[in-house]
Amino acid sequence: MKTVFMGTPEFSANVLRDLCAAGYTPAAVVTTPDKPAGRGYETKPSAVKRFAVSQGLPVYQPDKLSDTEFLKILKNTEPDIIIVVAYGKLLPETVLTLPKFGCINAHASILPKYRGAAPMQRAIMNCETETGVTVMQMEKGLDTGDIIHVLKTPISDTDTLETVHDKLAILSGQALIDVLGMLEKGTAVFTAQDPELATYADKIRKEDEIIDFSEDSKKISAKIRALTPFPYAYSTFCGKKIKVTRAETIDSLVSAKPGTVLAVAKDYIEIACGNGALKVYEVFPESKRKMPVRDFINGSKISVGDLFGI
RNA sequence: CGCGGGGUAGAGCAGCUCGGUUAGCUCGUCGGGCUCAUAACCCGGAGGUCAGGAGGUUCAAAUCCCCUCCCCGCAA
Repeated sequence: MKTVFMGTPEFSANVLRDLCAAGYTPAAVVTTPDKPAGRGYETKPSAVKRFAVSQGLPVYQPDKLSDTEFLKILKNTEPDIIIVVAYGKLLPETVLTLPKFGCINAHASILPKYRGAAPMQRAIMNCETETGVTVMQMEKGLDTGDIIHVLKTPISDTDTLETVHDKLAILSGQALIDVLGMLEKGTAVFTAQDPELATYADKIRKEDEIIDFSEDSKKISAKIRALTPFPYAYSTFCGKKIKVTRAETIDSLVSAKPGTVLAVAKDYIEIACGNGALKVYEVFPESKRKMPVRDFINGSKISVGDLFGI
């Protein structure tokens, strides 16, 4: 089976690595162009590009997939199938229909739920207890193709975006390897998605990152975990942003105004929420480094009664 | 030349605006005490060329001016 791999971030790179290890080394790798990013606008190659280059695989970075030069190259590569994992752009019809088996995509949710840009974050944020990866046959719509294979995994209340991301990257590799085997043997079964059950996972916006202490502590915890280790959920303290990078919930009856500091202990501070409280262990103050709350306490003279969120 | 914050003992910070006694605070660490005991409390100690520049200004610079290096946030 001759394959072409398309992907961009770390997630894709992990999957690509697993595919290569399983003997499905692609004939070509396609990723988005290097863009200026980060402080000082330095251009950095994508994680997929870095891996592909390290393996000596040919890499293509077309601005547009409909570019005729690129299409010619793609056609000459003669892939049997194109594997797409978090590439970052929609594929035009010409590409979708080019390979014999078309294009397949591994999506980080149990479709038809959480179609779209941020399935892992949204699933954690919504306190889902289960997630997974779906491999589907791609078609024009966004994440609407027929389902070929699904692998599931539970989400615990200590999982973060980081842990779920890593788990699903592994599952994606497995699922794709399974599917490639099925296609080779002709045993693959295609099941249409039920559009009635579809939900969308919008990308994370600025306001999604703000902690609202009037919410239930469990929701706040879920938000924090959904955005760890990037970009992190934040609140404000003394007029400055402060990200909360590690916390857990406490079930207790709290009557204090949400955001109030209820306790300052040695290694944590307790903050009142709309329902219950949040025990914060690690923070990331604006312009500073990520630090244990203990350090923050030492330097900030925070005390019981102070307010977060203002 | 995208915008902004910052580099002061092992850690987190204050001091800098309006230069001037032994550079302070919280914690850690070491020693001692109290205690049945302790991560609690009390007493005491060590530890800083204040990022770097045989720079500038000055009687005097962590504090003002100039240059370099490094770290971080935002935005992408």
